[in-house]
Amino acid sequence: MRTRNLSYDKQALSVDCVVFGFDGKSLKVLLEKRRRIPAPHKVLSDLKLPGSLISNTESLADAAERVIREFIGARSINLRQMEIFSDPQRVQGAELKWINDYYRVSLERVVTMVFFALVKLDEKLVTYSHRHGAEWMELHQVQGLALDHNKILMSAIDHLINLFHLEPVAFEFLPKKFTIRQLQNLYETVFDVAIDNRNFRKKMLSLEYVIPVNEKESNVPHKPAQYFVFDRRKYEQRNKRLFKLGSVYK
Amino acid sequence: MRTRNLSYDKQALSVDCVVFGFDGKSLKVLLEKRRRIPAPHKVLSDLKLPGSLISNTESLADAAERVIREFIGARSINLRQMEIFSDPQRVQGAELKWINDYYRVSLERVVTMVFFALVKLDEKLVTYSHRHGAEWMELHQVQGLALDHNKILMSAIDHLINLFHLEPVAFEFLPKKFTIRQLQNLYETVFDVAIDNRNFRKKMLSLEYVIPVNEKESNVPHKPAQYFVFDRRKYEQRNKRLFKLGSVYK
DNA sequence: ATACTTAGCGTAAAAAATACGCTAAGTGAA
DNA sequence: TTCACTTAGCGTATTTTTTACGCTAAGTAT
Repeated sequence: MRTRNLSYDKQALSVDCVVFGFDGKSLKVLLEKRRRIPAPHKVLSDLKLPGSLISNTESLADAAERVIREFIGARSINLRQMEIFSDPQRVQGAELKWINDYYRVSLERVVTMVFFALVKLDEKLVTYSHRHGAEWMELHQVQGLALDHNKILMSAIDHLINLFHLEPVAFEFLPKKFTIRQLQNLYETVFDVAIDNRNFRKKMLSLEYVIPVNEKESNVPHKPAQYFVFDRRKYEQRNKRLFKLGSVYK
Repeated sequence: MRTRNLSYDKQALSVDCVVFGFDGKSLKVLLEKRRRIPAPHKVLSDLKLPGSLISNTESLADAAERVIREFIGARSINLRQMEIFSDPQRVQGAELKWINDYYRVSLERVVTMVFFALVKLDEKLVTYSHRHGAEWMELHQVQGLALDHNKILMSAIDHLINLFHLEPVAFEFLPKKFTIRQLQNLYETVFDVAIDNRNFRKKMLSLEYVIPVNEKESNVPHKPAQYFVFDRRKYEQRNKRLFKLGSVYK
């Protein structure tokens, strides 16, 4: 069966990016302040996930990276594909007009692939993002995003939690050297539970890929904690040796 | 930053589908025999994953379902998004020409979103697929697929295994009523391990969402086994109550 | 009757997860 | 300088889960 309605000049592909950041206390997401080009539009929300139509010569991952770099600069990121949103009616009316004005095109449909990335949030990054027209907002405070970006963000949060079950993704949120406490705060935030500190510590110390380094916190108003690093090579080696049936039947 | 090279008439979006089937013994995948329209092409492989360019009015999930239905008819399926393949050079030369001839278009680039689905394989389905130009091939025997479909299939296998870790997806491969042995065979096939029958049984019986029904096998050359059903509602209820930290730190 | 196959129950040991008591080492305030 | 406060970090006991494996049950085929 061949497909009808193949007028491809009316539809385009875009990427949107959900970049989660963790600052040691809470989870935040990177939001772009939408520019109203050429003229102010009506009732559109000003905040959106960073995104862009893709050009002919770039892969979607390249496009996503281009978009993210604009707001976070050169630091290393690990991009992941998430989900594609392809409802033919997902952008319409004023939102569609904004896209057509902004990109100087005349589309009727935009399909968007969502990527996500995790970064360590620090002061330097936050100010960089501010200077480039974006901000970091705590997850619980986000509301009223443009387009269907609320829906996309909700879905991204689910994906993030799933990912924690599949991979040691926590370390992407933390500085190279981190303390057990930082790790625990992250787990508590993501899963929204309280964890017994002594058991958590015990478990982490038993993981052969979490390695203590010869360095401690300083200038903290309590006993300074040991720093650790994550050794991805050791993690992957272990995975080859181990097949845990117990973790399989869900 | 606005994107250059926005000539959208040269690029299109397609779906490709990886449909896994389990027949009680082995895992198979649905492959479509490619039709050479209008004229025979040269060195192209004859087998490919089912797929299609999408029309203006359908969502990608609708397109994927349309494609799959052609080969499996009306039975229920649970479609999942997998991964998007967007390398600008992923289809070129003779393969690109085939697409352009087959759909009567003149594209330079095709981005494809891959979906996958799991089905219970039985005689009836296999003959249906045959009559409609497709076949079911054992995973280990697959080679030399068209386009980049080998790569896509490899990736799909990884996704399948991951999915088993996240959700009770096994039941989508089995008939409504199944035996513990069938379930075990499936796990052994997917993870390529041997499982102790007694422990596996014990574990399954302990899951409150695997429910015995008042019915047994018949005409088997050994002690007939009890049938069970999967209760998705109970599974989801349980998940709300339970948060298992132990399963979290990977 | 006997061999063969898979179903299905039980018990014991090992491993992992949880609960929780206690001390250590830093800060800043009285 | 002592005391309150905070988080680090060690240990032990209990419970839960996983694994190993012996044994019987109930069918078919010869």
